Amino acid sequence: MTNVIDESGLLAISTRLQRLSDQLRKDGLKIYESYGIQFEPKWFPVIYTLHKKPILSVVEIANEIGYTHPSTISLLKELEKKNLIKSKKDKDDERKRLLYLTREGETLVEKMQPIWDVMVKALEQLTNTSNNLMKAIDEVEYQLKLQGFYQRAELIKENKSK
Amino acid sequence: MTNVIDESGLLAISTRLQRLSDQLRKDGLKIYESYGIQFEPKWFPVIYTLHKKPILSVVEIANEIGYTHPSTISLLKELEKKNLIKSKKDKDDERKRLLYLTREGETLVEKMQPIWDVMVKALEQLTNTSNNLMKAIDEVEYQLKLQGFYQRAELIKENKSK
DNA sequence: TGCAAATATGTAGCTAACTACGTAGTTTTG
DNA sequence: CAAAACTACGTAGTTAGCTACATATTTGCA
Repeated sequence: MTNVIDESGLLAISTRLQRLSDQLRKDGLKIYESYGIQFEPKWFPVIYTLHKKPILSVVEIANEIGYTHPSTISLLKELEKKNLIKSKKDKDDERKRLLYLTREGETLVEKMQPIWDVMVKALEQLTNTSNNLMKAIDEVEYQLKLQGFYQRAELIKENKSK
Repeated sequence: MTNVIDESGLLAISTRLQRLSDQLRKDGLKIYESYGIQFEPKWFPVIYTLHKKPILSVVEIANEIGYTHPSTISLLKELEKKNLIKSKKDKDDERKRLLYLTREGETLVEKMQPIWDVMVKALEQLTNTSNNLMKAIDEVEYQLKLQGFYQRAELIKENKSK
């Protein structure tokens, strides 16, 4: 806590969250590199999802990973270019494009499993402090689902004006 | 926890952090709007810093808010365009540009104080769960300072190979 | 059953941060 | 005291998400 911003606390929380996210992503990339694997952390959600649920449409993937479908499409394009995934038309619904891991994609997942183990261990070290970051995120997301930040602010504003 | 990604836990933590950050920023903007104030959450760090430390150079601001200087410069440009801040050359060091709040900027800060109070209260509601998010961030950043994510992964890797 | 509404995908362009690089002053040092 | 190294600032271009809009199927209901 050497600077004004950290002292301003909650008001800069969005900034702090983003900074932490960037830092972890950058090191994530370096870790893959150190294993000689060319894999970007942002691809993880798609690859992992298709590993767990082998055939999904674009929108299904988007929902699983919690991104919008345009963001998902751009990830899918990169992964198709890398030959890690492929797609085929859904015969029952001509609108849908069904995605699945290629043989190459499956092989890569197998190679990454031990790396993921290491990452999880390192992240456990980092986050298993007296306030667990992952649990805190879960809890805040749950609170947000109950009532959003904006709605809460509106209610507090109204109460004050009485 | 309805989808594959949330279940993958720590590996998608960077994604989760960013999403939460975006969500809070978007609602932040709406809250300012609901008070009829045209202020973007991303400007907060600069404005707040200049309010607390009235005259700072570009790089000093960047350090205070924890951004790179190019990012800071683009924020400064927006704020100068809004007439919330101004700059003058440092007479002792011709390289430096010293920034400060304009009268208009100071007035806006005064107007925003009650909004910030409301925001802090709403954020306290949201984050004061059994694992406090802000404290968790502090703790993880402290852990990262002791030893980064990459270094930790390297050590775990080496131990395994023995 | 045919048309309106909904759903699935795609494209274009925005945003808020970043890195890499260049230039101009300042400081240090041989 | 001049050259080298450093510091401050700025610009250009990248990235990883987003929203808004467009098009093509499919579904549902009057």
